[in-house]
Order: sequence, then structure tokens, then C-alpha cells
Amino acid sequence: MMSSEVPTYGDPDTRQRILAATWSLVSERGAGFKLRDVAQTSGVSRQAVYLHFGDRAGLLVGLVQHMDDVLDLGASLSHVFEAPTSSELLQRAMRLNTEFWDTVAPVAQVLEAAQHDDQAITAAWRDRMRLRQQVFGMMIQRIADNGQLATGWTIDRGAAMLYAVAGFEPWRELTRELGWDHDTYVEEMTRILTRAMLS
Amino acid sequence: MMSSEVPTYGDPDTRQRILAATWSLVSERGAGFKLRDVAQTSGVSRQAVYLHFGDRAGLLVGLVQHMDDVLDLGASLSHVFEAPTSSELLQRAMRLNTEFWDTVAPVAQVLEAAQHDDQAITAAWRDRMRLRQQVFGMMIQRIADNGQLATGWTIDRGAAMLYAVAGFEPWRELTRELGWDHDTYVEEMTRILTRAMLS
DNA sequence: CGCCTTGCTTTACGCTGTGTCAAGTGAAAC
DNA sequence: GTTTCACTTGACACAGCGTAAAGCAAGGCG
Repeated sequence: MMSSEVPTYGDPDTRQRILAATWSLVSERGAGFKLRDVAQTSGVSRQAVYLHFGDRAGLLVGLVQHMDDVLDLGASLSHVFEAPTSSELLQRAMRLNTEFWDTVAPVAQVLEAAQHDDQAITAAWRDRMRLRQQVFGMMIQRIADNGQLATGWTIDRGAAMLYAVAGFEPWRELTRELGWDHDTYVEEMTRILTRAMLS
Repeated sequence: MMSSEVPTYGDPDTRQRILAATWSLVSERGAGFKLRDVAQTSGVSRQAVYLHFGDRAGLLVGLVQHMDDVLDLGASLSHVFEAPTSSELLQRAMRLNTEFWDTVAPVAQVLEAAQHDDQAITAAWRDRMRLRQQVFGMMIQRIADNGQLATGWTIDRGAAMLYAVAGFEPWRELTRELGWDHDTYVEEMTRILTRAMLS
């Protein structure tokens, strides 16, 4: 599960500082963030950014990696999967989900935006999303193993649906636009999923 | 329900041609479309585009309007609301939904992307989304009137959830990334919604 | 000790795309 | 016959990205 060993240029510390600054600026200004500002905020010359990441797209790809490292979802996920019941599993998943999107939201927005534009960014982002699919797939599998998957669902389709419904946009609309707080999100998402998918 | 009477510059035909070209180019190239290409494709000078729409953002706002006019959702919606049963109502809604996103997808992608960037675009897009919220709200109301809203749901929260789940990103992930066809989308969305929200 | 490598900085420049400006044209309207 | 409208043409300023080249400080190494 290590980051694939792509040799990176320069001092890891500097790289970290640039990425931290990028994250911060993306959070503030969204897709409109400027490389000049990234450099300035991280206390480095503009060219250093290019030396480390090649170009704008490379920087964003680096950011995705960096978030993986910082977030360290492994631990949180194992707690989710320790849930004693299927219903509790879904609830814990939705709790983690809302916290995940809450910290990742601004970056997710920018990366989704860059989809049609840049190949490398698309690949990096879709890579993470595929991981999410797998995780949700494991949950549905667990539910099926418990003999609690509602009739009508196949594992694949149930997993796909769970993945889709737990995605970024629904979360953003419910919490940001409609004002739901985390608890409400967890409660209602758990409700819809429990009713729809558990027998 | 008429488009608010904002006086527009120039010949409506030319305006139409520019918008049609924009739609086409956005569909092909996404957010990376160039105003020079819009001008060329619509057989008009680059400046004409600025005379008609002011700037890039204005053009996109115009495009949203234009799609409203072309799509004319009123008719399709009345068919949805003529559904004899609650379950049929949801199914027809999901059928219309998948067709809607299918034609609007590329533009939706670009407009979502421009959220954090431009105020005017954000406003225009959110305006449409608010309309969707209202329509889905009416559906839940209808279901409640039929006495079929599952216990646990309030009208507001049910409407919000329906709106969120029927949004663009879930549709895109299920159909584009996971390869579901329209029928599968309609079938499974109807399944989850029926199980979750109907008594 | 001199020498090289590493990880940067500084300055400069080219390129693309947006948005603006000013003058001009052709056709219809009065 | 003049005015107005809708547009064209050509030029320009500007921002932001990406690149190139030279320099410089610190540490390793013979």
C-alpha cells in the first residue's frame, strides 16, 4: 500500500511545504489558485515548484498523493469494518464519509473540474474513486455474508449504488446547499440505505 | 415562467448560432473550449461574441438559458406527474432524469467546474438546481398525499434526499464510469427509491 | 584544499487566451 | 441622405503558464 516509488526531485521537506501551501490555497480560492501564490506561500521561488512538480497538473497529482498520506484512511476504515451489525456498518461508513468529504471537499471540487482538461489529473482522481468503489464493494459483500442484503440487489449493483449515493455531489448538495449538518447527513443517509438495501 | 426580460444585444439569430456553437464546443472539448473557436464555428467574428455576451461567463450564462429554451422540460414533466401510482411516478421521474443528464452532461460538467470561479455562472446554475429541488419536492408531496411516504421521512428531508440522489454525479458515475445503460439506471434508481421512501 | 553535485534563486523571455478599443463597412430605417 | 444597427477588422494590454540560462550556497569527496 506504499506510494509507488516514483523518484521525486529535491528536498522532501520543501516538497511537503509546497504541497501544504497548495492544499491551503486550493481550499481558499478553488481552481483559480495561482502557482505564483503557491510559491510565495510556501516560501520558495516559482521555479522551485516547476522543478518539483513539472507543471500545474503535476502539482495537483502530487496533492492527491499527499492527501492520501495525511489522511491515512486505513485506520478509520478498520473501525468501520469492526461494526457488529450491517446497519451499524452503514452508519459508521456514512459517518466516515461525511468527515472525509468535509476535509477533502475543496480539492475534490477542483479535481472534478479538471477532469475534461488534463489526463494525468483525471487518472489520479479516478484512481482514488476506484479505491472507494472497492471499499463500498467490501461493505456490500459483508452485508451479503450476513445474509442481510435485501432481495432484488446483486452485489455489484448494490455496491455501485452505494458508491454513487455516497459520492461527493450528494454530500455537497445536502450539507453545503441545503444546510444539513453531519449528524443529519449520517442519519438520513443511513435511513435511505438501511431501508433500501437491508432485509 | 418566461425568461426574465433582459434586453439582449443584436440579432437573435446570430445569438442563437453563437449559443449553438458554444453548446457543441463545450460538448466536445469541455471547459477547455476557446472563444475564438466559438466565433469561428458560428461564422462570426470573435468580437461579436463579446458584443452579445460580454465575456466568457456571460456566454455560459446565456447557454444555460438557451438549454432551458431548447429542452422545454414542461411537457416532459407533466407526463411524469400524470403517473397513476407513486411507484410509477418515481420511475417516470428517473426515466426523464437519465435522459436529461444525458443531453446536459457535458455542460453540467463545465458549469459545476466554474462554481468556485465565477459568481454569475454559479448563480445561473444554482438557479436551475433550485428548480430541480422544487420539482422533486412536488413529487414527494404527491407521494405523501397518496399516503405512501414511508414512516421516518419528513417531506423536506425526503425531497432533499431524492434531489441529491438524482443529481448529476451519481448519474455520471453509474452510467459513464460503471457502464450502466439508461434502463439499468432507471431500474436500480427506482428500486432504491421505492424501497427507501414508499410504504 | 579544490572540485563537483544538489537544490535551489534570479532574471528573462515566449506563448496562449481573455478582454478592450477604435475605426470602418454594409444594409436597412426614417 | 443621413442615421442607426449589427457586425468586422486589426491592434493592443495583460495575466498566467511554462522554459531557459546563469548564479550561488552548502555539503560530500577525492
